[in-house]
Amino acid sequence: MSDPRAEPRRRGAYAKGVARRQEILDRAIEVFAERGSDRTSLRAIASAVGVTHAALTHYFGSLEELLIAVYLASGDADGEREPPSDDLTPVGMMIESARTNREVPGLVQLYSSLIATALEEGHPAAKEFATTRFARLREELASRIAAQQASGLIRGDVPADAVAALVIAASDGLQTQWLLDDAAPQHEALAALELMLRGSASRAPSGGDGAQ
Amino acid sequence: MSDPRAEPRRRGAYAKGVARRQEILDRAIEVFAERGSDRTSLRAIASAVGVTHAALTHYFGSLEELLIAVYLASGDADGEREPPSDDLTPVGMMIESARTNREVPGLVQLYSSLIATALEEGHPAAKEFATTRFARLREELASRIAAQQASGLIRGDVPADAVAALVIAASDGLQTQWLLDDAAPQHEALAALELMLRGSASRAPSGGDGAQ
DNA sequence: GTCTATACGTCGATAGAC
DNA sequence: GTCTATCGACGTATAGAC
Repeated sequence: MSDPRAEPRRRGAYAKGVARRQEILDRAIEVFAERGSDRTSLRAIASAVGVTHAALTHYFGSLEELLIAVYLASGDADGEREPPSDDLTPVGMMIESARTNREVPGLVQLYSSLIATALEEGHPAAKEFATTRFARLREELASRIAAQQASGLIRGDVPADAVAALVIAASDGLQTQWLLDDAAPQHEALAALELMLRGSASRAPSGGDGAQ
Repeated sequence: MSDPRAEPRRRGAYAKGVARRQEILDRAIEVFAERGSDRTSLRAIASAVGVTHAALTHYFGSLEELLIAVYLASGDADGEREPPSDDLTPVGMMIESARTNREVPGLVQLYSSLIATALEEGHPAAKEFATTRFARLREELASRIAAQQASGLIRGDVPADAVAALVIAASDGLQTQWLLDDAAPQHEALAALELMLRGSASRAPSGGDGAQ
Protein backbone atom coordinates (compact mmCIF):
# COMPACT_ATOMS: atom_id res chain seq x y z
CA MET A 1 0.00 0.00 0.00
CA SER A 2 2.56 2.55 -1.13
CA ASP A 3 1.58 6.14 -1.29
CA PRO A 4 3.19 8.15 -4.06
CA ARG A 5 1.03 11.21 -3.90
CA ALA A 6 2.45 13.64 -6.39
CA GLU A 7 -1.05 14.57 -7.45
CA PRO A 8 -1.23 17.95 -9.12
CA ARG A 9 -3.18 20.18 -6.79
CA ARG A 10 -5.06 23.06 -8.26
CA ARG A 11 -4.02 26.60 -7.60
CA GLY A 12 -1.86 27.85 -4.84
CA ALA A 13 -2.74 25.47 -2.06
CA TYR A 14 0.05 25.09 0.43
CA ALA A 15 1.67 21.93 1.69
CA LYS A 16 -0.01 22.06 5.05
CA GLY A 17 -3.50 22.32 3.62
CA VAL A 18 -2.91 19.69 0.98
CA ALA A 19 -1.48 17.29 3.51
CA ARG A 20 -4.37 17.82 5.87
CA ARG A 21 -6.85 17.34 3.09
CA GLN A 22 -5.17 14.12 2.08
CA GLU A 23 -5.13 13.00 5.69
CA ILE A 24 -8.86 13.53 6.00
CA LEU A 25 -9.40 11.83 2.66
CA ASP A 26 -7.38 8.77 3.66
CA ARG A 27 -9.34 8.42 6.85
CA ALA A 28 -12.62 8.80 4.98
CA ILE A 29 -11.55 6.04 2.60
CA GLU A 30 -10.92 3.75 5.53
CA VAL A 31 -14.35 4.53 6.89
CA PHE A 32 -15.93 3.60 3.60
CA ALA A 33 -13.91 0.45 3.28
CA GLU A 34 -14.92 -0.64 6.77
CA ARG A 35 -18.51 0.35 7.02
CA GLY A 36 -19.69 0.61 3.46
CA SER A 37 -21.25 3.70 2.07
CA ASP A 38 -23.84 3.82 4.77
CA ARG A 39 -23.59 6.51 7.34
CA THR A 40 -22.53 8.79 4.54
CA SER A 41 -23.64 11.98 6.17
CA LEU A 42 -21.21 14.81 6.54
CA ARG A 43 -21.58 14.63 10.29
CA ALA A 44 -20.98 10.87 10.48
CA ILE A 45 -17.87 11.03 8.31
CA ALA A 46 -16.63 14.02 10.23
CA SER A 47 -16.98 12.33 13.58
CA ALA A 48 -15.21 9.24 12.26
CA VAL A 49 -12.40 11.39 10.93
CA GLY A 50 -12.25 13.41 14.09
CA VAL A 51 -13.33 16.85 12.93
CA THR A 52 -16.56 18.73 12.69
CA HIS A 53 -18.70 18.55 9.62
CA ALA A 54 -17.91 22.15 8.77
CA ALA A 55 -14.26 21.24 8.35
CA LEU A 56 -15.18 18.79 5.62
CA THR A 57 -17.02 21.41 3.62
CA HIS A 58 -14.04 23.68 4.10
CA TYR A 59 -11.79 21.22 2.30
CA PHE A 60 -14.20 19.64 -0.14
CA GLY A 61 -16.89 22.21 -0.73
CA SER A 62 -19.81 19.85 -0.47
CA LEU A 63 -20.74 16.32 0.45
CA GLU A 64 -21.03 15.44 -3.21
CA GLU A 65 -17.49 16.52 -3.96
CA LEU A 66 -16.18 14.72 -0.90
CA LEU A 67 -17.78 11.50 -2.06
CA ILE A 68 -16.33 11.90 -5.52
CA ALA A 69 -12.89 12.52 -4.06
CA VAL A 70 -13.22 9.44 -1.88
CA TYR A 71 -14.15 7.28 -4.84
CA LEU A 72 -11.39 8.57 -7.06
CA ALA A 73 -8.74 8.27 -4.37
CA SER A 74 -9.90 4.76 -3.49
CA GLY A 75 -9.40 3.66 -7.05
CA ASP A 76 -5.92 5.11 -7.09
CA ALA A 77 -4.95 3.55 -3.79
CA ASP A 78 -6.14 0.14 -4.86
CA GLY A 79 -3.51 0.15 -7.52
CA GLU A 80 -6.28 0.00 -10.07
CA ARG A 81 -4.04 2.15 -12.14
CA GLU A 82 -2.70 0.80 -15.31
CA PRO A 83 0.21 -1.32 -16.08
CA PRO A 84 -1.88 -3.89 -17.95
CA SER A 85 -0.18 -5.77 -20.72
CA ASP A 86 -1.32 -5.09 -24.24
CA ASP A 87 -2.61 -8.60 -24.58
CA LEU A 88 -4.98 -8.36 -21.64
CA THR A 89 -8.43 -8.26 -23.13
CA PRO A 90 -10.96 -5.63 -22.00
CA VAL A 91 -12.99 -8.36 -20.36
CA GLY A 92 -9.90 -9.46 -18.51
CA MET A 93 -9.50 -5.92 -17.23
CA MET A 94 -13.11 -5.98 -16.07
CA ILE A 95 -12.57 -9.18 -14.18
CA GLU A 96 -9.48 -7.75 -12.54
CA SER A 97 -11.30 -4.60 -11.54
CA ALA A 98 -14.34 -6.53 -10.31
CA ARG A 99 -12.13 -8.65 -8.11
CA THR A 100 -10.65 -5.68 -6.30
CA ASN A 101 -14.08 -4.09 -6.06
CA ARG A 102 -15.43 -7.22 -4.50
CA GLU A 103 -13.05 -6.78 -1.60
CA VAL A 104 -14.36 -3.32 -0.90
CA PRO A 105 -18.10 -3.52 -1.57
CA GLY A 106 -18.68 -0.08 -0.12
CA LEU A 107 -17.00 1.41 -3.17
CA VAL A 108 -19.46 -0.20 -5.57
CA GLN A 109 -22.27 1.14 -3.44
CA LEU A 110 -20.67 4.55 -3.52
CA TYR A 111 -20.17 4.37 -7.26
CA SER A 112 -23.75 3.39 -7.85
CA SER A 113 -24.97 6.23 -5.69
CA LEU A 114 -22.76 8.72 -7.53
CA ILE A 115 -24.11 7.58 -10.89
CA ALA A 116 -27.68 7.89 -9.65
CA THR A 117 -26.94 11.39 -8.41
CA ALA A 118 -25.35 12.29 -11.72
CA LEU A 119 -28.54 11.34 -13.55
CA GLU A 120 -30.55 13.85 -11.54
CA GLU A 121 -30.54 17.48 -12.44
CA GLY A 122 -28.83 20.11 -10.40
CA HIS A 123 -25.76 18.06 -9.49
CA PRO A 124 -23.06 19.34 -11.85
CA ALA A 125 -20.13 17.86 -9.94
CA ALA A 126 -21.54 14.33 -10.01
CA LYS A 127 -22.60 14.74 -13.61
CA GLU A 128 -19.14 15.80 -14.68
CA PHE A 129 -17.55 12.98 -12.72
CA ALA A 130 -19.74 10.38 -14.37
CA THR A 131 -19.55 11.84 -17.85
CA THR A 132 -15.79 12.18 -17.91
CA ARG A 133 -15.31 8.77 -16.35
CA PHE A 134 -17.37 7.08 -19.03
CA ALA A 135 -15.82 9.11 -21.80
CA ARG A 136 -12.29 8.39 -20.65
CA LEU A 137 -12.98 4.70 -20.11
CA ARG A 138 -14.65 4.32 -23.49
CA GLU A 139 -11.74 6.02 -25.19
CA GLU A 140 -9.10 3.96 -23.42
CA LEU A 141 -10.88 0.69 -24.03
CA ALA A 142 -11.74 1.49 -27.62
CA SER A 143 -8.12 2.08 -28.63
CA ARG A 144 -7.05 -1.08 -26.82
CA ILE A 145 -9.79 -3.02 -28.55
CA ALA A 146 -8.88 -1.61 -31.93
CA ALA A 147 -5.30 -2.73 -31.43
CA GLN A 148 -6.39 -6.21 -30.44
CA GLN A 149 -8.68 -6.36 -33.43
CA ALA A 150 -5.75 -5.52 -35.67
CA SER A 151 -3.73 -8.32 -34.13
CA GLY A 152 -6.60 -10.76 -34.52
CA LEU A 153 -7.15 -11.22 -30.81
CA ILE A 154 -10.63 -9.73 -30.99
CA ARG A 155 -13.05 -10.26 -33.83
CA GLY A 156 -12.99 -7.43 -36.33
CA ASP A 157 -16.63 -7.27 -37.36
CA VAL A 158 -17.80 -5.07 -34.49
CA PRO A 159 -16.98 -1.39 -33.99
CA ALA A 160 -14.36 -0.86 -31.31
CA ASP A 161 -16.14 2.02 -29.58
CA ALA A 162 -19.40 0.10 -29.42
CA VAL A 163 -17.63 -2.87 -27.87
CA ALA A 164 -15.99 -0.53 -25.38
CA ALA A 165 -19.34 0.88 -24.27
CA LEU A 166 -20.75 -2.63 -24.12
CA VAL A 167 -17.94 -3.95 -21.97
CA ILE A 168 -18.22 -1.06 -19.53
CA ALA A 169 -21.98 -1.40 -19.30
CA ALA A 170 -21.74 -5.13 -18.75
CA SER A 171 -19.12 -4.68 -16.07
CA ASP A 172 -21.15 -2.10 -14.15
CA GLY A 173 -24.41 -3.96 -14.48
CA LEU A 174 -23.02 -7.35 -13.53
CA GLN A 175 -21.38 -5.97 -10.44
CA THR A 176 -24.63 -4.56 -9.13
CA GLN A 177 -26.46 -7.78 -9.96
CA TRP A 178 -23.86 -9.78 -8.12
CA LEU A 179 -23.86 -7.45 -5.15
CA LEU A 180 -27.62 -7.88 -4.82
CA ASP A 181 -27.56 -11.62 -5.33
CA ASP A 182 -24.52 -13.86 -5.03
CA ALA A 183 -26.25 -16.32 -7.34
CA ALA A 184 -26.00 -13.94 -10.27
CA PRO A 185 -23.66 -15.59 -12.79
CA GLN A 186 -21.25 -12.69 -12.94
CA HIS A 187 -18.19 -14.70 -13.82
CA GLU A 188 -19.96 -16.88 -16.33
CA ALA A 189 -21.43 -13.84 -18.05
CA LEU A 190 -18.01 -12.27 -18.35
CA ALA A 191 -16.60 -15.51 -19.69
CA ALA A 192 -19.37 -15.65 -22.26
CA LEU A 193 -18.64 -12.12 -23.38
CA GLU A 194 -14.96 -12.94 -23.59
CA LEU A 195 -15.70 -15.96 -25.73
CA MET A 196 -17.99 -14.07 -28.07
CA LEU A 197 -15.41 -11.34 -28.54
CA ARG A 198 -12.73 -13.80 -29.56
CA GLY A 199 -11.37 -13.30 -33.03
CA SER A 200 -13.48 -15.92 -34.68
CA ALA A 201 -14.31 -13.90 -37.77
CA SER A 202 -10.76 -12.84 -38.48
CA ARG A 203 -7.80 -14.59 -40.02
CA ALA A 204 -4.36 -15.03 -38.60
CA PRO A 205 -2.74 -11.74 -37.57
CA SER A 206 -0.91 -11.58 -40.87
CA GLY A 207 -3.22 -9.46 -42.96
CA GLY A 208 -4.11 -5.94 -41.83
CA ASP A 209 -7.81 -6.47 -42.44
CA GLY A 210 -8.71 -6.35 -38.75
CA ALA A 211 -10.92 -3.42 -37.99
CA GLN A 212 -14.21 -2.70 -39.75
CA MET B 1 -37.18 -0.62 14.01
CA SER B 2 -39.66 -1.17 16.82
CA ASP B 3 -42.57 -0.67 14.45
CA PRO B 4 -44.94 -3.64 14.79
CA ARG B 5 -46.39 -3.27 11.30
CA ALA B 6 -43.15 -3.68 9.45
CA GLU B 7 -45.03 -5.94 7.07
CA PRO B 8 -46.40 -4.40 3.89
CA ARG B 9 -50.09 -3.80 3.66
CA ARG B 10 -52.03 -7.02 3.53
CA ARG B 11 -54.61 -7.67 0.87
CA GLY B 12 -57.38 -6.92 3.33
CA ALA B 13 -57.53 -3.24 2.37
CA TYR B 14 -60.99 -2.00 1.51
CA ALA B 15 -62.22 -0.66 -1.80
CA LYS B 16 -62.29 2.96 -0.77
CA GLY B 17 -58.74 2.89 0.46
CA VAL B 18 -57.48 1.01 -2.54
CA ALA B 19 -59.17 3.39 -4.96
CA ARG B 20 -57.77 6.41 -3.20
CA ARG B 21 -54.33 4.87 -3.14
CA GLN B 22 -54.52 4.20 -6.87
CA GLU B 23 -55.70 7.74 -7.46
CA ILE B 24 -52.72 9.15 -5.62
CA LEU B 25 -50.40 6.73 -7.42
CA ASP B 26 -51.67 7.75 -10.85
CA ARG B 27 -51.11 11.38 -10.07
CA ALA B 28 -47.64 10.66 -8.75
CA ILE B 29 -46.79 8.85 -11.99
CA GLU B 30 -47.82 11.89 -14.00
CA VAL B 31 -45.63 14.05 -11.84
CA PHE B 32 -42.64 11.83 -12.50
CA ALA B 33 -43.31 11.65 -16.20
CA GLU B 34 -43.50 15.43 -16.40
CA ARG B 35 -40.77 16.58 -14.10
CA GLY B 36 -38.40 13.71 -13.83
CA SER B 37 -37.41 12.18 -10.57
CA ASP B 38 -36.28 15.45 -9.15
CA ARG B 39 -38.33 17.05 -6.47
CA THR B 40 -38.86 13.57 -5.11
CA SER B 41 -39.46 14.60 -1.56
CA LEU B 42 -42.58 13.41 0.16
CA ARG B 43 -43.71 16.99 0.56
CA ALA B 44 -43.17 17.92 -3.09
CA ILE B 45 -45.06 14.89 -4.37
CA ALA B 46 -47.79 15.47 -1.81
CA SER B 47 -48.32 19.05 -2.83
CA ALA B 48 -48.43 18.04 -6.51
CA VAL B 49 -50.98 15.38 -5.70
CA GLY B 50 -52.95 17.70 -3.48
CA VAL B 51 -52.52 16.15 -0.06
CA THR B 52 -50.09 16.52 2.81
CA HIS B 53 -46.99 14.40 3.06
CA ALA B 54 -48.43 12.55 6.03
CA ALA B 55 -51.19 11.19 3.80
CA LEU B 56 -48.62 9.62 1.50
CA THR B 57 -46.95 7.75 4.32
CA HIS B 58 -50.38 6.61 5.41
CA TYR B 59 -50.96 4.87 2.08
CA PHE B 60 -47.45 3.82 1.18
CA GLY B 61 -45.65 3.47 4.46
CA SER B 62 -42.51 5.29 3.40
CA LEU B 63 -41.03 7.32 0.59
CA GLU B 64 -39.08 4.30 -0.55
CA GLU B 65 -42.19 2.19 -0.98
CA LEU B 66 -43.97 5.01 -2.76
CA LEU B 67 -41.13 5.31 -5.26
CA ILE B 68 -41.15 1.57 -5.87
CA ALA B 69 -44.89 1.62 -6.42
CA VAL B 70 -44.51 4.50 -8.88
CA TYR B 71 -41.83 2.68 -10.84
CA LEU B 72 -43.73 -0.59 -11.00
CA ALA B 73 -46.99 1.07 -11.98
CA SER B 74 -45.24 3.16 -14.64
CA GLY B 75 -43.85 0.06 -16.26
CA ASP B 76 -47.27 -1.52 -16.31
CA ALA B 77 -48.92 1.57 -17.74
CA ASP B 78 -46.37 1.85 -20.51
CA GLY B 79 -47.54 -1.46 -21.84
CA GLU B 80 -44.06 -2.76 -21.20
CA ARG B 81 -45.80 -6.03 -20.47
CA GLU B 82 -45.13 -8.91 -22.69
CA PRO B 83 -46.64 -10.12 -25.82
CA PRO B 84 -43.29 -10.45 -27.57
CA SER B 85 -43.02 -13.04 -30.28
CA ASP B 86 -40.86 -16.07 -29.60
CA ASP B 87 -38.45 -15.02 -32.31
CA LEU B 88 -37.70 -11.63 -30.82
CA THR B 89 -34.18 -11.87 -29.49
CA PRO B 90 -33.34 -10.70 -25.98
CA VAL B 91 -31.38 -7.84 -27.43
CA GLY B 92 -34.42 -6.89 -29.45
CA MET B 93 -36.43 -6.77 -26.26
CA MET B 94 -33.80 -4.52 -24.72
CA ILE B 95 -33.99 -2.14 -27.64
CA GLU B 96 -37.75 -2.04 -27.38
CA SER B 97 -37.63 -1.35 -23.67
CA ALA B 98 -34.92 1.27 -24.07
CA ARG B 99 -37.02 3.09 -26.63
CA THR B 100 -39.98 3.47 -24.29
CA ASN B 101 -37.68 4.41 -21.44
CA ARG B 102 -36.13 7.10 -23.58
CA GLU B 103 -39.49 8.83 -23.78
CA VAL B 104 -39.77 9.02 -20.01
CA PRO B 105 -36.26 9.70 -18.78
CA GLY B 106 -37.46 10.31 -15.26
CA LEU B 107 -38.13 6.61 -14.94
CA VAL B 108 -34.55 5.66 -15.72
CA GLN B 109 -33.41 8.16 -13.13
CA LEU B 110 -35.86 6.69 -10.67
CA TYR B 111 -34.73 3.17 -11.48
CA SER B 112 -31.10 4.06 -11.01
CA SER B 113 -31.84 5.68 -7.69
CA LEU B 114 -33.79 2.64 -6.52
CA ILE B 115 -30.92 0.33 -7.40
CA ALA B 116 -28.46 2.53 -5.57
CA THR B 117 -30.72 2.51 -2.53
CA ALA B 118 -31.06 -1.25 -2.72
CA LEU B 119 -27.28 -1.63 -2.52
CA GLU B 120 -27.19 0.20 0.78
CA GLU B 121 -28.01 -1.57 3.96
CA GLY B 122 -31.13 -0.93 5.94
CA HIS B 123 -33.44 -0.59 2.96
CA PRO B 124 -35.21 -3.94 2.77
CA ALA B 125 -38.03 -2.76 0.50
CA ALA B 126 -35.66 -1.47 -2.17
CA LYS B 127 -33.44 -4.51 -1.82
CA GLU B 128 -36.33 -6.87 -2.33
CA PHE B 129 -37.57 -4.87 -5.30
CA ALA B 130 -34.19 -5.00 -7.00
CA THR B 131 -33.42 -8.60 -6.15
CA THR B 132 -36.75 -9.97 -7.35
CA ARG B 133 -36.66 -7.82 -10.46
CA PHE B 134 -33.27 -9.14 -11.49
CA ALA B 135 -34.14 -12.72 -10.57
CA ARG B 136 -37.40 -12.65 -12.51
CA LEU B 137 -35.80 -10.98 -15.53
CA ARG B 138 -32.90 -13.39 -15.60
CA GLU B 139 -35.25 -16.34 -15.41
CA GLU B 140 -37.54 -15.06 -18.14
CA LEU B 141 -34.69 -14.19 -20.47
CA ALA B 142 -32.78 -17.39 -19.81
CA SER B 143 -35.64 -19.65 -20.85
CA ARG B 144 -36.26 -17.55 -23.93
CA ILE B 145 -32.58 -17.72 -24.79
CA ALA B 146 -32.44 -21.46 -24.25
CA ALA B 147 -35.35 -21.90 -26.66
CA GLN B 148 -33.67 -19.75 -29.27
CA GLN B 149 -30.45 -21.65 -28.83
CA ALA B 150 -32.30 -24.89 -29.48
CA SER B 151 -33.74 -23.43 -32.68
CA GLY B 152 -30.33 -22.21 -33.79
CA LEU B 153 -31.21 -18.54 -33.58
CA ILE B 154 -28.65 -17.93 -30.84
CA ARG B 155 -25.26 -19.57 -30.65
CA GLY B 156 -25.24 -22.58 -28.39
CA ASP B 157 -21.77 -22.37 -26.89
CA VAL B 158 -22.66 -19.93 -24.10
CA PRO B 159 -24.79 -20.71 -21.03
CA ALA B 160 -28.28 -19.27 -21.30
CA ASP B 161 -28.40 -17.85 -17.79
CA ALA B 162 -25.05 -16.14 -18.20
CA VAL B 163 -26.21 -14.54 -21.43
CA ALA B 164 -29.38 -13.43 -19.69
CA ALA B 165 -27.43 -11.69 -16.94
CA LEU B 166 -25.13 -10.18 -19.54
CA VAL B 167 -27.97 -8.80 -21.62
CA ILE B 168 -29.68 -7.24 -18.61
CA ALA B 169 -26.44 -5.72 -17.39
CA ALA B 170 -25.63 -4.32 -20.81
CA SER B 171 -29.10 -2.87 -21.14
CA ASP B 172 -28.99 -1.13 -17.78
CA GLY B 173 -25.46 0.13 -18.19
CA LEU B 174 -25.92 1.41 -21.72
CA GLN B 175 -29.02 3.33 -20.77
CA THR B 176 -27.20 5.21 -18.04
CA GLN B 177 -24.25 5.88 -20.32
CA TRP B 178 -26.56 7.23 -22.98
CA LEU B 179 -28.52 9.32 -20.51
CA LEU B 180 -25.30 10.95 -19.37
CA ASP B 181 -23.93 11.44 -22.85
CA ASP B 182 -25.90 11.29 -26.06
CA ALA B 183 -22.70 10.41 -27.87
CA ALA B 184 -22.50 7.05 -26.15
CA PRO B 185 -22.94 4.41 -28.86
CA GLN B 186 -25.90 2.74 -27.22
CA HIS B 187 -27.49 1.44 -30.38
CA GLU B 188 -24.25 0.30 -31.93
CA ALA B 189 -23.30 -1.56 -28.77
CA LEU B 190 -26.63 -3.36 -28.75
CA ALA B 191 -26.23 -4.21 -32.41
CA ALA B 192 -22.76 -5.59 -31.72
CA LEU B 193 -24.10 -7.76 -28.92
CA GLU B 194 -26.89 -8.96 -31.17
CA LEU B 195 -24.40 -9.86 -33.85
CA MET B 196 -22.11 -11.72 -31.49
CA LEU B 197 -25.01 -13.71 -30.09
CA ARG B 198 -26.09 -14.86 -33.52
CA GLY B 199 -25.99 -18.59 -34.00
CA SER B 200 -22.66 -18.64 -35.77
CA ALA B 201 -21.34 -21.72 -34.00
CA SER B 202 -24.40 -23.82 -34.69
CA ARG B 203 -25.75 -25.49 -37.79
CA ALA B 204 -29.19 -25.26 -39.25
CA PRO B 205 -31.93 -26.01 -36.68
CA SER B 206 -32.14 -29.60 -37.88
CA GLY B 207 -29.81 -31.43 -35.55
CA GLY B 208 -30.25 -31.24 -31.80
CA ASP B 209 -26.74 -29.97 -31.23
CA GLY B 210 -27.79 -26.51 -30.18
CA ALA B 211 -27.65 -25.93 -26.47
CA GLN B 212 -24.76 -27.24 -24.43
C1' DG C 1 -5.53 29.49 6.33
C1' DT C 2 -7.97 26.11 9.65
C1' DC C 3 -11.49 25.02 12.09
C1' DT C 4 -15.40 25.39 15.62
C1' DA C 5 -19.78 26.97 16.86
C1' DT C 6 -24.04 28.02 15.55
C1' DA C 7 -28.11 28.81 12.92
C1' DC C 8 -31.34 28.04 8.91
C1' DG C 9 -34.39 25.53 6.06
C1' DT C 10 -35.83 20.94 4.55
C1' DC C 11 -36.15 16.31 5.02
C1' DG C 12 -38.72 11.50 6.45
C1' DA C 13 -41.24 9.91 10.05
C1' DT C 14 -44.57 9.79 13.78
C1' DA C 15 -48.23 11.05 17.37
C1' DG C 16 -52.50 12.69 18.19
C1' DA C 17 -56.46 15.75 17.09
C1' DC C 18 -60.64 15.98 14.24
C1' DG D 1 -58.76 8.78 6.77
C1' DT D 2 -56.50 12.93 6.74
C1' DC D 3 -54.67 16.80 8.88
C1' DT D 4 -51.55 19.65 12.16
C1' DA D 5 -47.72 19.58 15.06
C1' DT D 6 -43.52 18.13 16.17
C1' DC D 7 -39.24 15.47 16.24
C1' DG D 8 -34.33 14.50 15.15
C1' DA D 9 -31.12 14.47 11.36
C1' DC D 10 -29.65 16.27 7.31
C1' DG D 11 -26.69 19.74 3.93
C1' DT D 12 -25.33 24.20 3.75
C1' DA D 13 -23.84 28.87 5.06
C1' DT D 14 -21.63 32.21 7.95
C1' DA D 15 -19.16 34.49 11.92
C1' DG D 16 -15.35 34.53 14.34
C1' DA D 17 -11.71 32.14 17.25
C1' DC D 18 -6.96 30.57 16.61
